[in-house]
Amino acid sequence: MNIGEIARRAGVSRSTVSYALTGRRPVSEATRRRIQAIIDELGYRPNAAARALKEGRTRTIGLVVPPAGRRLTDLQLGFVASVVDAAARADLDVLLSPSGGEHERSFERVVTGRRVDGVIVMEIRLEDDRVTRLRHGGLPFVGIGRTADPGDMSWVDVDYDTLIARCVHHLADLGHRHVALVNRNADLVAAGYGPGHRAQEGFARAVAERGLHGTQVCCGDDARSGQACAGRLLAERPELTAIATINEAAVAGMYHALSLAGLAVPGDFSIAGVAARHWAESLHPPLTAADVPADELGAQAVELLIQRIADPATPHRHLLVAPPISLRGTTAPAPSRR
Amino acid sequence: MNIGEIARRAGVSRSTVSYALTGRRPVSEATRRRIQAIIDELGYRPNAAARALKEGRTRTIGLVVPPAGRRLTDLQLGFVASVVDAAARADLDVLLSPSGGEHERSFERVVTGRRVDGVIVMEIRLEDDRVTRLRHGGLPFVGIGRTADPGDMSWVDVDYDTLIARCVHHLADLGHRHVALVNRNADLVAAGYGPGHRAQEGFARAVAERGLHGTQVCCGDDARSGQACAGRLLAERPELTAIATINEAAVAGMYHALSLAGLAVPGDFSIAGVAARHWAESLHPPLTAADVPADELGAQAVELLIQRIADPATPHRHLLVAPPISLRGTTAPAPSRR
DNA sequence: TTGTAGGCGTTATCAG
DNA sequence: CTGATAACGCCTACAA
Repeated sequence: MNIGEIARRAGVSRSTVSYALTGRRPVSEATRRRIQAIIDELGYRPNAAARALKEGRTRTIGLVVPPAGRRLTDLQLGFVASVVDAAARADLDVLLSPSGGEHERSFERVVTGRRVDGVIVMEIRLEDDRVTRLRHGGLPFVGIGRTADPGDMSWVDVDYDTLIARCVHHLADLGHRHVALVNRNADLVAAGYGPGHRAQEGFARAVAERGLHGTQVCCGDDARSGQACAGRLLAERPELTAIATINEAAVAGMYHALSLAGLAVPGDFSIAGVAARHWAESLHPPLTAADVPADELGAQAVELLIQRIADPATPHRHLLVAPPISLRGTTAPAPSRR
Repeated sequence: MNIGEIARRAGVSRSTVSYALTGRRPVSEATRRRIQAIIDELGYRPNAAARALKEGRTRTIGLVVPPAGRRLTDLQLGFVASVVDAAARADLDVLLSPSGGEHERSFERVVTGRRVDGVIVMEIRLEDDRVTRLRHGGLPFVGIGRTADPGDMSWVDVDYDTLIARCVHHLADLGHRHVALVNRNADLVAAGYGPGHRAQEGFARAVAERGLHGTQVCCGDDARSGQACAGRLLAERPELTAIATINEAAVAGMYHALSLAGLAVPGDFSIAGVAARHWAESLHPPLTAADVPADELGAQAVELLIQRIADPATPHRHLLVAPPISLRGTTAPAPSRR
């Protein structure tokens, strides 16, 4: 079923059918109707590959996600959902590409085979060779996250540095003197995962400014690891009264470890962090946290990408968000003694 | 950068370059090497659209997911991850299409514009018009889930009927007489969501066989709703001592409601269900549940789809799994009295 | 208002 | 072993 077949049945030329479809040139009402009737009857749709070949664009964007083997956090899932949603609103399709590990070929195909008009890359590292390759390949792209030298790329990101610093200040204001930062998993941080490092910096800075005693640990991205990690912290640092964290998936486990240790949240121990709102609210108790607006960030990333595709020469744009901390009751004045 | 350019620089014809690339006809080692060197130097990759147009296939499969607005459960996320993974292993790309609601156009584009060679559809309803349209359009597809009359389509599915019945029998064996089924959200079940209905059937049958008192309720797919739902159940049915559920996302909330009511799990109250293993294990306490092998199901769905694409006339195949219930300690003998 | 013709980048058929 | 050439289905000057 192609445009020629429609033209034949309608008794017109292929170009007339094409123009009737795109409206880029006037077509008499009568023939337009006749053509439309046949199209409806046969359920014809233009072949996407042929159109892409002719127009030089695919009306598809790539979304490079962390390798499927590793579980996506609730926040990452939020990004995926909002990107797909925003793309659909702009009549763009989304091609998923797991990157890293064994999936080099997938990334290579998507990026270099002109399968997409542009790419959104998630979970950007401080030094990220996917970014290097995209730059080299000349394909428009936008990061959710940014590299160490983010001047010459477009991105949207969460200001983990500022947010974790704010958490620490908040805890310090409440009288906490011994606080810990629970980071994402060690492999990720070691690989140069931006939020992990920027959270460390913000934490160190705020701890220094307020003259606190700070500890930093990495922790697997799940409840189990959270429990083990918090248990270890409590054992090694009995003077600890508060945790700041960017590891939303581990928080439920931390709660559990605390309750096993006989510590009430927030009476005996405070926790504050950065998380997806949905997740923060569904925890028991709901977590005091800076709520990352994943919807907005995803939509903005698509917006930025659409602009770069339309005009690759346009200056790079950035969006760094630092949403306020929503108090939900997991922070309270430090206990007078333990 | 196209095949002609490579040919020009290598001093050969385009067809020779093409054959050197595909290996579909012998090429002398010398010229093959020369061509390859130039390809490597220029970073050439064949244009996917041109290839798709010529070959009549896109090397891409569509994955139709529930609308992005609604949150995916951990299990659904597992399906997405395993499908993407299995597709990447087969050198297939995955085009994501949110279906339902405002995203009709996306589904239509993917299905009818020859953008993909085949489709995997998630969250199939007993009567599902996406299935109807796919059938009508003649595009190969595989369901994760099945319709009410699943004979003439290929699918992989979880046997919720059997699994929930097993949960009930397990609870009955432990002496429970009053049990409730906590289903997925009411909208979904009302829309004919297969697992919801099949769970109801299995529950009703097992309850009847064992002469138990059963109740069924729907419950939003999140911890909050789980808490509200379990709270309501306990208030209205104080004689209740056990819950069977397919709503993994609500379980944490149920735990909370039970603990608020002063009921210990499993001492005073038992829960058993169907869930992703990862999720069941990360709950506190870990949930006794039939562990759905999302990885296997996703991989099998891709496998089935690849076969259907290769030969659309091949008979339909089905995979219905009923994994054993893993005892993790949320079920115990019914309390002698309450 | 409509038709003709050329080309997007590949692959495959037919010659050599 | 290699080259020329014709499609694949669509869009869009250029003509009429």
